[in-house]
Amino acid sequence: MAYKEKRSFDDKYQPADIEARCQAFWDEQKVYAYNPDAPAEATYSVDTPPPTVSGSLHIGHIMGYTQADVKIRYQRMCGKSVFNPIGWDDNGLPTERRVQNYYNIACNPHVPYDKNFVPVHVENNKEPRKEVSRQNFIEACHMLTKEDEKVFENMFRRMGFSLDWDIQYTTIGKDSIRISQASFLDLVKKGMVSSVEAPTMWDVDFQSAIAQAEIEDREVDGFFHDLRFNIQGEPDKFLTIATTRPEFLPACIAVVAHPDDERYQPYFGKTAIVPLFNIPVPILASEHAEKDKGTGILMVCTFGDAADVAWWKQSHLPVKQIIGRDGRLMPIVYGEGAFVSLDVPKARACYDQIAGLPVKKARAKLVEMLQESGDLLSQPRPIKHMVKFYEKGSQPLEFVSSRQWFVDILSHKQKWIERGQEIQWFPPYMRSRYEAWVNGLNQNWCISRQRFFGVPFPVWYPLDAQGNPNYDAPIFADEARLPVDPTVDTPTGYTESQRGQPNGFVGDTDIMDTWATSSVTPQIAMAAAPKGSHLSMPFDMRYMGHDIIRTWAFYTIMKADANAGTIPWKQAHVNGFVLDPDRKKMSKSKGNVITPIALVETYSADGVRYWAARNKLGIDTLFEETVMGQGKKLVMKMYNASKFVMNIVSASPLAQQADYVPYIKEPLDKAWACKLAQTLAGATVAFQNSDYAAALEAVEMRFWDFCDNYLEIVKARAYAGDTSAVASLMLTIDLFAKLFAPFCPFIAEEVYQARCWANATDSVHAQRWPQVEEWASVISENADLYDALTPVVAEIRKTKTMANTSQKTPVKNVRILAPAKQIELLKQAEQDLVNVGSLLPGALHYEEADTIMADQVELELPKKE
RNA sequence: GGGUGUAUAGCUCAGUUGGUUAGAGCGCUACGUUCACAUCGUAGAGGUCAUAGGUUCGAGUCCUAUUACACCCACCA
Repeated sequence: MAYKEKRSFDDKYQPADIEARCQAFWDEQKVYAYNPDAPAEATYSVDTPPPTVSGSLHIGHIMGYTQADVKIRYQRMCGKSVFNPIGWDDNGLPTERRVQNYYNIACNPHVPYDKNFVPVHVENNKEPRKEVSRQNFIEACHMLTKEDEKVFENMFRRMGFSLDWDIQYTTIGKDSIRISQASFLDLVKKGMVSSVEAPTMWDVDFQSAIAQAEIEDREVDGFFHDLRFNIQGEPDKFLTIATTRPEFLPACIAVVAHPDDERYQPYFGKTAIVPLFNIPVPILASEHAEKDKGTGILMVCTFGDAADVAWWKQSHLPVKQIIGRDGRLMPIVYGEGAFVSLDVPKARACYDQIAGLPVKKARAKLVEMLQESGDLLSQPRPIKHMVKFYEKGSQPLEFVSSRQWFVDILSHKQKWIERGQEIQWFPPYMRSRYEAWVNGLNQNWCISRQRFFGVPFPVWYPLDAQGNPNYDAPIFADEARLPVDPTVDTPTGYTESQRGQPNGFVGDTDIMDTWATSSVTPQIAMAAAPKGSHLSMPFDMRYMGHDIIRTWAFYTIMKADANAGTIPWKQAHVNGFVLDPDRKKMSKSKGNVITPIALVETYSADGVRYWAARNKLGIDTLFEETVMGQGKKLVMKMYNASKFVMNIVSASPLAQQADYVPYIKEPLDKAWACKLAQTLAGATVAFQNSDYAAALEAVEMRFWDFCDNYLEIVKARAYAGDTSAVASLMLTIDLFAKLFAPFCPFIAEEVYQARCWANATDSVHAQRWPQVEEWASVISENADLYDALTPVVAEIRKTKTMANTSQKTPVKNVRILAPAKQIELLKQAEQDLVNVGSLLPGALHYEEADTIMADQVELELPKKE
């Protein structure tokens, strides 16, 4: 059914009705469908950011997607076949965490699968979490992500994002797994991936390794503890060592001071004794110690922080790992292995009191013990210090030695920076941020996570005769077999019965970092495209928030280069954040998140889009509802002005005339046509510079000018049936419908479809961006007429306002001062001036002058009663 | 400490390659309309363009320094 039959344009403006109508119409017409037959040069390909569906849908999404959608809609109107897929990021830790809370369950890989288990949402999960099998847990993840995706889809449709809903993918889908695994195997083949046993940043809650990009620093309260370290052979001397983490005493491997520090020079080479545990450790000189920090001398432990790790690596000292994967102190038997002590029974007695405790409790207990023994030299001094956290975690990260898969990114940093330079960044300074991040990388990319819901590594390990895995001889899957799940699938050359048996095999149980999948979204999107598409990397554009330059942007650029030897996209659009009125970033925990749906209901989708499109790319913007109100007013005005024009046009015989342009003959109408051409040119240039905000401003200004001035001026003539005025109004409405289409697609469609002079069946969004050639024949060289007339009208209005009288008050006299040429022009629109100003016969006088102005305005004021 | 931005009316923001009395919307005040307009229109008040220097005939616009704020990174004994 055609759009037009479903509606009547006599109603009041009803945004919800318009929005529903448009959505149905666009779906039916497949307005945003990608045409796979389009050649590459006529295609505009977008690497859409797949939203994390387990997260909250907030106003920031709306802004970012709208800003991109405006630009994408412009490209479509320029005749491009737009490839605008939609993906859902549903794998990884955020989903697991949400599933755990939502259903109050936890994954325990040792629990057997229960095929009758149905997860149920638990409102107040006070009960302990029910432990379920890995497979049950993954099924629950799939279930919930499907629901979450619907929430996003509804909102995105409501906002009118011109996504192709037939091209969807999920980051946990089969293709995503296959492509991620293939990318991994390709990097293996290229020698860029290795499995390494090393101290890794570890989240004790999630019990998984974490990559550098996922870390954030948080300021936390802590205490400095001044501890007494005796010196072997010098009973009357001791060292004062300040530490915030006394629980690491049993893991101390050395004490270091700066080589130039005269206070400690006499002790270098001697041995310090760790209190309580009586561990002999060397006193060493090291550049990384700072003289004026703390007491200038510090203890090195395995591993208190990243500096400890770095120092340990070049020290050849043994590891004393005391923190377990669960964040508790591991059971250590003092006196065995690296854990030497001068007083083994005492060390054991001390350690027994803290073994098994979580880090914080162990710290408190040790402080107590140190106080009793007199090794705590002063009261703990409170300080605030920065501690590394997993960005989604709540406990400080620990360094835990474990085997992980690493991608070598450090040896190619320069290459990634150069690739970044091949990409056009909007705004351009975002490239500096990218380069700063790449330059600052100091760890290779740890891509393995000890979690469940994600892409498995296509890897098995052979077991030796004792049943121990040989990690140095991993068995990689053949690419043809992908996707594989090594915990289910059997490696080539083995039988399933050999799983876990001596001389058999075992599957890698880790999953990949979610970015290992997100970094191949162009490839995944291409796999989701119809067969025979002419798509290839680089895509035309990717858009994203500036917070993920370090993750999504970097990893995608890196993978595109490593896997495919290209850049992933030609342009990177980086949008800013939405800040609350106190200039704080909106976040769920602060309770300042605004729900987009309420805003759409209040201001209409077009109104909210208007707000988003007014904000420039890359700039963090204050959440400002009054701007949405402005948008709503604009849209409502568009509706009412169009309605008014259509009433006029429908009374004219010209309504049947599709080719109305030749009827535009009056000089003022031609001058107006010229103003329209100027606006179109300005908006087009702005769009070409990706400055959609400037394009909107130009269109909006001209539209208000139309309503306030031109429409008022020609109203009377148009009412009288003058075909030039009617045709000019038809042109104006046609044009504004298209000019507003990228910004406010709903009202644009409504107006376009409702035109009484055209039986539109195609969507306005399938139309070409206007070309000035369409009405070039009526553009006069005397465009100045419009600019000359409006100040005269303004002066008359001002006089009436000052006289506190109605604008309909008749004018007895008005003198227009202008250059001779302008007077000639103005005379051509004399009747319009008489109409709009309510001039009495003979009121108009002209006088030559250098500039245009009107004065001596005399009104025929109504007699006062 | 390093990097990247930002600083223009009470609020949110425009100000293109330096060029005459610095703009818009919202808010405020006054008046007028209510037969396109759950309104709309017209006008008014309100800014030493963060500060200090400099370049120039001329600087909100270019240069230098300073200050404040935001984000990223480093430091984290």
